[in-house]
Amino acid sequence: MARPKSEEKRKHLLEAAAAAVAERGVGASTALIAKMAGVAEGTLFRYFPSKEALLNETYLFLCEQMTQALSQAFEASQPLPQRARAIWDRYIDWGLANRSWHRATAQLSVTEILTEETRAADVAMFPDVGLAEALASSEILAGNSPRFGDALLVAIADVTIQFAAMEPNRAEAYKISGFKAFQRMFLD
Amino acid sequence: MARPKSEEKRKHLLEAAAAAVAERGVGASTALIAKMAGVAEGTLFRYFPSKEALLNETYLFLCEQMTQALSQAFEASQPLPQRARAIWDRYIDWGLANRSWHRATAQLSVTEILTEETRAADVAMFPDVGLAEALASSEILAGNSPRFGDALLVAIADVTIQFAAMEPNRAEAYKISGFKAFQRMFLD
Amino acid sequence: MARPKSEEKRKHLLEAAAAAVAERGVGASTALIAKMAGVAEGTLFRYFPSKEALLNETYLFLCEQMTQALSQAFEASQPLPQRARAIWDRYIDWGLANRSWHRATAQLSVTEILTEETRAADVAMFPDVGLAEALASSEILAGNSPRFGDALLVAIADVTIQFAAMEPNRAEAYKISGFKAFQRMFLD
Amino acid sequence: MARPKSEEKRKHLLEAAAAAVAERGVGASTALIAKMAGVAEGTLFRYFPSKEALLNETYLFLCEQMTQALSQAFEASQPLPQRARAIWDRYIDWGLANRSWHRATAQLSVTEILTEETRAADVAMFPDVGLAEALASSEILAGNSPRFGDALLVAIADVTIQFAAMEPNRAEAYKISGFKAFQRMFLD
DNA sequence: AATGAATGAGTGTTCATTCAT
DNA sequence: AATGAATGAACACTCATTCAT
Repeated sequence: MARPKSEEKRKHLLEAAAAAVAERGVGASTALIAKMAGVAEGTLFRYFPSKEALLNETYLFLCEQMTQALSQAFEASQPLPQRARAIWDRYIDWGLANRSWHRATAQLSVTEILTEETRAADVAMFPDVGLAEALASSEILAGNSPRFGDALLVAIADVTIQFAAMEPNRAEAYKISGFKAFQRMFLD
Repeated sequence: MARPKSEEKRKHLLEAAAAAVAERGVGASTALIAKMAGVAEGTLFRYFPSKEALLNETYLFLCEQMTQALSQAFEASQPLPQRARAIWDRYIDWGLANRSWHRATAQLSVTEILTEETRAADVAMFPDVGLAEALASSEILAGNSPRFGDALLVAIADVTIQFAAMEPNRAEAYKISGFKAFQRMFLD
Repeated sequence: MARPKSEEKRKHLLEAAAAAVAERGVGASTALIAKMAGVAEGTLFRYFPSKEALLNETYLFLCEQMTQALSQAFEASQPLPQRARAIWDRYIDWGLANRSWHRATAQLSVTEILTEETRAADVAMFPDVGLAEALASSEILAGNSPRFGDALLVAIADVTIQFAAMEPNRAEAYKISGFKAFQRMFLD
Repeated sequence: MARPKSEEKRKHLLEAAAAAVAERGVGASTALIAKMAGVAEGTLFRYFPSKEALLNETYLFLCEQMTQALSQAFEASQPLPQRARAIWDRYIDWGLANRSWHRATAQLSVTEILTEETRAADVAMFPDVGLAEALASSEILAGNSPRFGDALLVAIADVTIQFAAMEPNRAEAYKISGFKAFQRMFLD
């Protein structure tokens, strides 16, 4: 496809969509998103063929952002527990620092809007943080889909973020407790 | 009275709302819900003052259904691990047997539609299964909100249901793995 | 037509309709009117075939009420100016004492709801207060429809009521001023 | 700008609203108004935020139209009676030439749709025709709200328009009679 | 006779999308 | 390429009226 003019506008639209979804759910109007992005209503449709497409791309954009945050934590040389801890911390910190993006991701992932393609791309994007092997050998994952471990991990992390955000002055405690839960589940 | 307001119609509406939300999200139209319930559009509003009220009541209805399923598992005389296992099994089984209700519950709880009242009623409704004490004394919950434990448990269970539903012939394996995860987290 | 059971309910409905129209305009719902009358929604339609019919009858009911108030002022033996004054006073007083009925009459008379029949019945109902002759001979009415004089009189009176109601402590002054206006127009 | 919002469409909408209100009352639907204006239903709401706003602006539009007609009659140099007569004639003529606009104005002013702001703007718009002083000194207005005189004048004029419209071939006679009534009331 | 539950057309309003500018 | 005016199908909700009880 012919590249649209401004990559910057595209990003503004994705960020605006994320913010709008976080605040108003997937029912947020394209007019609102365009306004938040600082472009005209019609412009949105020059960058994305439909609202559905915009939301799918927004979801991938958010995954990408988070993935980038995680990949900075990856240091293959470190022993497993430290590596796991570093990744855990990054994930929680990212969720807390980007509350509305985290919320938008949650909103989008429960809706019917996300296509199979999008969900597949999401999975593919997740970086190999070198935990897979260790997790796979864990008792509770034996024989199950390797994605089961990821899903459990993410589920625990999301709950942790939620509670840490609700009680900001106990955020660190929740972060530690959540990690402990994760550790007991998989790493003992 | 001319004709009593039909308790049956009310239930049809709640079930229709749950089904509609499960497959179309909270954006599902009242017209669709009414049609699925087999009543006229206007009738919906004689039973519920607004869509928002309907969805709140639907959520409570779903909680109630699930709660009932759980409460049958409750046998105070049994030792903790068995009791926990029985409850876990009931919860997973209910989610698998009522996929769309389970999905509807998830959809409703991430949106801003649920009022504080509804959320409070949900919490109040949950039966005392005699686990609270055991969980509270768990290392990972020390000092945290008691709801943190519940949230973690539900998160693990929901992931388990999701994977069991995706691979039905391995459902039992996921159920067991999920419980093991739960056990390791809290009960060791 | 077979007489409906309760004349009292009929009157309650007419009064409720008048009050509802005064407060909410002709858009007031039949459900509201029924509730204000203390009867069931369906009952309204056993007394009046349609909302339109109810409002037409309400209008006539209000005219009747007012007419009755006026006719008590009629004493043929008195000289013209006193007679005119007495009628004027009654009319203004009725309007002030029955603000909402007066308002309802005004609302109904500007709408499209009133049929020709209703308007004709209204005219026919107006009592012969012995002013017609005197008015007809007035310079400004010569050759015009006799209803022109009535209409002017009512118009002035309605304005007077409106202002007297707005400034209750000057009500008497407005009443006197309005009458003076009437007098100068017709009776000098 | 992509395309300027059409001033013409705006005017069509105001005129359509006036016509619709004249024949169906304030209950006239926005769908009807849009259709009469030759625009899509949704377009109405791009020009006016709500039906209420549309009707308020329609009222002001009608006042403006009438005011413009009146202001052409204003010739400060002429003596009072001629000036008064000229204005009277203009008002009656405008009402007769624009029956439905005149009716719409009447409909709108009895409902609760008009805001205080709109009513204030209406008053402010009325041109100073140099009559105020003369009216204020009239015996019947002494001490009363200055708006009382206006209201009486308008009331008489409206009745005159009504009868002139009912008997078109006697229109001139009603116009003269009405003015005489006005004159006797205030100017003798 | 009286009730009020049920209805479905209609209401004011929103919104994803198109297209003239 | 970008704009925002224009659209009409939906939407949540109301209501006059009917009819089973």
